[in-house]
Amino acid sequence: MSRYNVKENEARWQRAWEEVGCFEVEADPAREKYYVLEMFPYPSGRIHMGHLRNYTIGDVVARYKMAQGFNVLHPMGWDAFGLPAENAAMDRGVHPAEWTYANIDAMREQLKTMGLSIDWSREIATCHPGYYRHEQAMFLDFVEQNLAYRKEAWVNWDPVDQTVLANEQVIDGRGWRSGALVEQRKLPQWVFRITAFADDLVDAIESLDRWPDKVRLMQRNWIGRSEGARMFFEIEGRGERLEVFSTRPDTIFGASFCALSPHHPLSEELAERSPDLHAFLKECERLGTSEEAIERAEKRGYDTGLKCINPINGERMPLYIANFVLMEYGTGAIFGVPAHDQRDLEFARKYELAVRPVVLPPSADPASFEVGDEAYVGPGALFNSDFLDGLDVDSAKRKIIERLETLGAGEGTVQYRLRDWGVSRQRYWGCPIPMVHCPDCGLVPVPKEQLPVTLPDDVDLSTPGNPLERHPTWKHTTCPKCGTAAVRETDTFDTFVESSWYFARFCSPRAEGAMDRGEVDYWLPVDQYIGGVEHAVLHLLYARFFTRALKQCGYLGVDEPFAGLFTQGMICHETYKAPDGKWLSPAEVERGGDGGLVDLEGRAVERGRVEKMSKSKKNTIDPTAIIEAYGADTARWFMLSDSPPDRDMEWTEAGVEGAYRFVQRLWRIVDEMLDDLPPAESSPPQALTKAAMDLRRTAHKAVETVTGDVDSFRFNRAVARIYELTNALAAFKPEDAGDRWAQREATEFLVRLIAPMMPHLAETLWARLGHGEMLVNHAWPKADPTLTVEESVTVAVQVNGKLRAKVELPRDAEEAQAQEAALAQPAVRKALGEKAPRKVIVVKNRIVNVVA
RNA sequence: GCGGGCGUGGCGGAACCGGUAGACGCACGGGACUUAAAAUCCCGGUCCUUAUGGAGUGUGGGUUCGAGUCCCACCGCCCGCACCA
Repeated sequence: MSRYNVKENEARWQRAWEEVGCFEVEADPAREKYYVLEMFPYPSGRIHMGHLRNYTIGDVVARYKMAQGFNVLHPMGWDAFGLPAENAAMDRGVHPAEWTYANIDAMREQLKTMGLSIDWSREIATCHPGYYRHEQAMFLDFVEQNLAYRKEAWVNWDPVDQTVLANEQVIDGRGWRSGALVEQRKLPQWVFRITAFADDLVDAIESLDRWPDKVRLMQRNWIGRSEGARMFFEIEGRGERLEVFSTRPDTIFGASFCALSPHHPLSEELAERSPDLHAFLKECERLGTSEEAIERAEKRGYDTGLKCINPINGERMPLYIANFVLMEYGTGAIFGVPAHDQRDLEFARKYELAVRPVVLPPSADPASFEVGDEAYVGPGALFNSDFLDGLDVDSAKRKIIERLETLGAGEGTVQYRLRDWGVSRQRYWGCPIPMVHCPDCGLVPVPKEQLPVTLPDDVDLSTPGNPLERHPTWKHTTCPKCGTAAVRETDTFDTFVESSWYFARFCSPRAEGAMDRGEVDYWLPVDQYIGGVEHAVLHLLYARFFTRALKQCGYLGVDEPFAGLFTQGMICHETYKAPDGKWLSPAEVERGGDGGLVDLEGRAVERGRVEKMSKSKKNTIDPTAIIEAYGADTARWFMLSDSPPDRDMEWTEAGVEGAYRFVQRLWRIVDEMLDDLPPAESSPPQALTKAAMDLRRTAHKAVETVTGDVDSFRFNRAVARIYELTNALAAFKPEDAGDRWAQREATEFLVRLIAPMMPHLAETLWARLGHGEMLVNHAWPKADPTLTVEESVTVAVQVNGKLRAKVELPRDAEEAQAQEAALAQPAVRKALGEKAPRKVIVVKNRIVNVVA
């Protein structure tokens, strides 16, 4: 029996596609475009399973849309600046540029073995001056538009990476990359004014209807827009007013205390004269932001002894310093309304402060309503609130803000959790910030015609800190304005800056300017963006900001970069532990004689949980080894089988082998029928046998369902449908010419349906079926709607909701006919016994339920 | 603590809008072919029960002629945020 030669065929088609250049595209206003983009990889040197899944999904979409006639842009590039290159330089003495470009070459080769429909003529690397020069120009435009500025700021300092991190990059008080505890330092920083678009960024989430709800919610929470009021409380005996922010100004009559953040300037001032308070502040700090501490977080406060005056009713109330008030949000001071805020309530109970309800739940009695252990945060009518009495919460908010404004005691305002994006990094391998510090003129932008400011090649990376800062000559220059000696900015950009606009550069990757307006107008936005959910906040938010900023500067015309977003799940694998407790890689484990697992020396191995692939647990699989052993089609097919693409999937050897068997099986099925098939493009015979009609129906139905499944990213279901068609085809035994014609039709459908998923096998089979032109240029199959409906249907018959029989009925049979057939069933009569049916429910083509 | 999601055979998962639960695959068992093995092909399989029949989608209630699907409460797991005033 002959077998499909995977290696030979995969290489052959990859060459053939490249020769005709079928994935190289041009803008064509006469055709509808479709832009498919997977998140571009960091060139670490090797692709991993996450890449394999990401690019398989993207390739299915790209090839499918191509078959549907779209002009498909599907580019690839490299997110090439970043720390690992500098680490490699330190560890191995290789230059970051050399290391990076070598990695790019290696990974390009690996990706090419996957058989992706990439337009490689558009390849870009962000570390190339031809790329980052435009980023520098954008920055200068941003500065001009007041979208980038410099400020002295407390920053998160990563002592291991020796760099600044954005708030978004600090996770649990640790650097997102190094994991080191982050310190607070004050540094001059370049900052992007992302908050200028805060409103629009949050409002436009509504329009991103092809994004996962989960990601939209995460973005909304991250921006954290809240409407409320700022108001001023006099502090008795001091000539100053305390500024407080609240989202519930309507509850002001229920206020029974005010509280400051431990980091509030007033707290710090008071602490100077009070050792007790000083100790309390220290204690709050020690509580820190660690998860464990917050879990035990008990509301605690320190009574300053000072009194504040409620600006609305003149009431005196105590001023506390409380551990649950954040300096970073609002004004760092609150007024507490225990009846309507859970934290305030817990605080009030502890310090025996008044709990006075001012919002009455809909059907509650004002005379008896009390708040117990739970604050009331729902809707209702105001009471105990003077001029607000009787109003609903929203009206009360409006009215109290009005009053505050006429009294000059406050105003309505909007607060965001989002803060501006600090982009300065004290790094070598990043894009230089094109600014000059002149002793006479101050900060002077590098004129655009002098761009790019390139990195020096000769750097010393042997010690931590910024190599550009200590380079002997690089930073010394002359002021572009006055010509006197000056120094360059030695900070480089956060690498999230490069990935904030690369999707736009792909539209015209070799353009003189950053982007050709005609090209970006044609191609943008990205129709389908695909990547890991780990970028749900940072990267996607930055790219959305950048797109708005670039629009404001006239680069492009869209607001949103990604019209559709799909986030894939992670790849998991079993873990293995040796007797000594060390993790073992799958390659170090084999099946022992008694069915258990043993290591290479024959010692028993403990089978661990299925976990996300990670180097630390040693449960990674190298995708290139899989492609080498089974071929790209097998790897792709298994990636798409079984698990829905947005969920985590488990990678198993048995699963890969199953996929490989399917590849061989398909080839064999086609191979065995080849000799007897009618020629390609034969016209259909006059009459077909029932068996042939059934096969046709199965095939057309498969086209219909697979199309729907691919459209909605349900690849696992599409795979199941394809298996069904394959099984039907394998079971089909043709007896006449008509049968063989139907067999060819079904086979060709099958081959075309698998084409986006297993493109090499599909091309091979297509050619063997006698077609001269490559399948890659072929349209997606179309189902004949008259063939996708069955002539007869199986209808379930229930008695009192229990299944008793099944009857075969013509499609769309009349109710009376269905009822009659159902009642005639022996099993139904038996179940009814003596009783006469009280009622019969008939749902066409589905069910008959007899109620006794 | 808040917000979101999920819970279906040995496993991954199907099940459109409330209408035959378990498609399809993996693993497993049996058989055919083979000197033998691999490969391949055929058959089987939620559980209890003797066929009949009964139970069954995390648990307990409810709505309905009918619930994996809707509602309420609870249990468990996962993700996000970190007291956001």
